[in-house]
Formats: sequence, structure tokens, C-alpha cells
Amino acid sequence: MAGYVSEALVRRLPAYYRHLQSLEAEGVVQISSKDLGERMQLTPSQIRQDINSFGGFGRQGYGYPVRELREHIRAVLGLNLEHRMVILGAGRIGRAIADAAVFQADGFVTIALFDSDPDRMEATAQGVPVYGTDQLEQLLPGMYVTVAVLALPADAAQKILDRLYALGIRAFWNFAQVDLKYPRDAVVVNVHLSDTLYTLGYRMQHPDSL
Amino acid sequence: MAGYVSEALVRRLPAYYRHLQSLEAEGVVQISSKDLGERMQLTPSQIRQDINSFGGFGRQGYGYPVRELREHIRAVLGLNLEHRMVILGAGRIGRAIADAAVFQADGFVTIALFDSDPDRMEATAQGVPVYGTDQLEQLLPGMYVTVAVLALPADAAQKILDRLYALGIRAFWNFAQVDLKYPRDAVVVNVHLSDTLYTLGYRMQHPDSL
DNA sequence: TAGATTGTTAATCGATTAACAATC
DNA sequence: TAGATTGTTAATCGATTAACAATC
Repeated sequence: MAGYVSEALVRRLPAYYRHLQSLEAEGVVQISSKDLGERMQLTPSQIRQDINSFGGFGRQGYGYPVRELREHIRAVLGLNLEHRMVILGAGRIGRAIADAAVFQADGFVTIALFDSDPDRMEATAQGVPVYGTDQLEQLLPGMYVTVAVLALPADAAQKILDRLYALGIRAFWNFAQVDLKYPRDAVVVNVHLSDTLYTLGYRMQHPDSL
Repeated sequence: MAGYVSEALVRRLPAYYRHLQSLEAEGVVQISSKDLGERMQLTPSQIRQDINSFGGFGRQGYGYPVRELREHIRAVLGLNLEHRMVILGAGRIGRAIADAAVFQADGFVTIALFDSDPDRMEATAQGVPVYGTDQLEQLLPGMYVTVAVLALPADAAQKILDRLYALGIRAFWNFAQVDLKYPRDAVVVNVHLSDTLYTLGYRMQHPDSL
């Protein structure tokens, strides 16, 4: 089904984007499914299936054009749009995200942070302002943000999500170690750091598992 | 195949552990596949298949004992062992990980950080020391660490991994935005933050995709 | 005992791999 | 043209769901 992006492919898309970016930086202009597969640790067959679902990028006998393909995937991921973000929680994680140039380069710009601790109101190193969480309802409507980053304790996350949803936010990047409840029209992507650490613990004991 | 943990289940294991932990904290002593499935957003059928692969925890007519099951999964994940870690890169991410109590509670203890920038040699807020990366070969053997956290720029990560592998480290928790090469007896778990952000970008445009 | 819920087999679904004709 | 490599169909594999007998 051309145009349809399977759930499995959605998960691989960032890796495609990342590898095509480095290939482009290396000056590679075209690549075969065989070579790309080697680089990404995927079978050539899978690469062809995946890329084919975007439509006709390939040229028989030659391979795929790196730049075109990267640009297309960039658009599919929505990285050409500007995504304005607020960060809930002005601890180390929150501040690190606010100031990280990598995310800004991909269109995710932090407008402000919010924290309930009066001792944390100092702006970030890059000058992003921090406000009190009690000012959320007052300030957020004027900020025109579409994404909220949840960088606060697990027990505070659900309540804040509900408040933000009520204010119109529909996309959440969640760093709190908890599975949140949310309406069907919201999108939540979790970064459960402990989960990845547990996986490491498991794989250390079962090194042949992959 | 009892005893065999499928790759798909390995990915779900941290979520099982997390949910069983909260259930235990709530005082729930036993739970049915139906209720646990509702909570974890999995079908009861899948819950039964999953848990059954650990052996006979269930009791027909009653359900599963929460504490026993949580303890078993904890052991499967290797969280009863102490894992001594060093962190490469004493930036904000590195320091945040070193001081985070959550990871220590699960047995992952940071012994030291290493950085190549002389301006970053100050110990962390919790008093974990920082050393120069040039001292790695000298200091690491006496630290008895088994895990290395890569919290440094993408272009430095591969070289450091190679050095650490030569020093006997076989487990890596990688925060650098790059896919690393490593021998088959090493284990690398990636935390590609940008990747999760790309996924968010995609899902914001395709909210019905899940 | 009757009701609830597991353990387990069979059916289904989706994703990956293999194969090869089409074609640049 | 000959060689390389895609696009696409078919075969395989693995994971999920459905169903129900076993049993607490």
C-alpha cells in the first residue's frame, strides 16, 4: 500500500533520517539498498519495502538519491514546521532541553519553562525565562505553543498534563517515569529513562538476546 | 516455550515492572489479566501469554500475586545486582544522571565522571568526582565498573566506546545521537532523544496513527 | 458447587525476508 | 547491450488475539 507508513516503519523513520543526514554530510549523493542496509543493520529487502512506501524514489540499477530522500523524510516527520514548546519543570533536564541547540535545529524551540519552586525562577543559561506554574493559565494562551515537555516528578505529571490539555496543548514529550492518561486526540511520546536502563540490565545478563 | 522471553516481551518488561511497583505501593496484592491489561493498555490475552512465559505465577480463578511477580521481573531485569557506572561527559546530562536517586535505587551507582574539558572538573552536586578523560586508562581498572554512560558529543562517542571496550567495559548506556559500532559481546542501549522528538513530530501530523 | 480466571492451543494478523521480473 | 538494482509478489516468520478446557 503506497503512501501507508506502517507502525514499524514509523519507529525506524528517525534512524533513516539520521543516517541519510550523515551520508549527505559525507558527500554521498546516491545509495543502494544494499549499502544503506549494511550501514543501518537492516536487510536490503526491508530498506526497499520501507522506501517504496514513500513512492518512487529509487532508480533501478542506481539506488536512491540521498538528499531527496532525506528531505522527504524530514517533511514526513514534520521537521520543516516550527514547533513552539514550553517545558514543565526547570530542573537540570528541563534546562538542558531548553538550551539544547540540536532540538532547535529540528524546529523545536523552547519559549519558556514553568516551575512551582520559587528558587528555580532564574532564566536558563541561554536566557529562556522561567515562570511560576501558577501563572500557566495566564501566560500560556499568549505563547502560541503546541508542544509541552513534562520534565517534572512522576506524581505531578498527570495533573499538569490535564491542565495543559485544558489550555489546548495536544502534544506532550514526557520525561516523567509514569504512563499518563490522555484523550484520544492528544499525542504523548515517552522518554522513560529508567526503562532503557532496565533493558540494559536485562541485556547484560542475556548478551546473546539480540 | 516457557522460560523463553521474546524480544517483544523484553521491550514490555520495564512497563510490567513499573506498573507492578505502583500496584504494590497502592496495596494491591493480586491482579487479574483483565485488570492489569486495562491498566497497561494490553489485552488480557497478551498479559497471560507474557506472564506465562515466566512459569506458573497465576492461580486460576484469582489472578496473579503482585509482589511475587514484581520481584521475579526485578530479578529477570538484573536489578538486584549492583551495577557500578562511570559517566563519560560531565555536562548537564552526565551530572543529572550521576546524582539521580532513581537510578541508584535500581542498583545503578555512579562511581565517577570523566570529561576532557578542564573547566568541568568540579564534583557533582551529590559529590561524585570528575576526572580528566586522559586518566581513563589509569583510573578505570581500580573502579570495578561494569557500565559506561556515554553523555558526550556524537563525534566523540565512538572513540571513547572503543577505549572503554579495550578496558573491559561491555555495557553502554548511550545518550549520544549516533549509532555506534561494537563487538558482539558488548551491549549498547541507546537513548536517542532527537529520535523520540521526531516521532512526536510525526504523530502530531498523524494523530490517528496509534 | 458455581464463578472466575488461568494456561494453552489454534487462528489471525502484521512485519520481515526471499525471489525474481522489470528497467534504468 | 550487460550489469546492477529497484519494485513488487509470494513465502516465511513472529507476535497478537481468540477461544475454551482445566482448575482454583
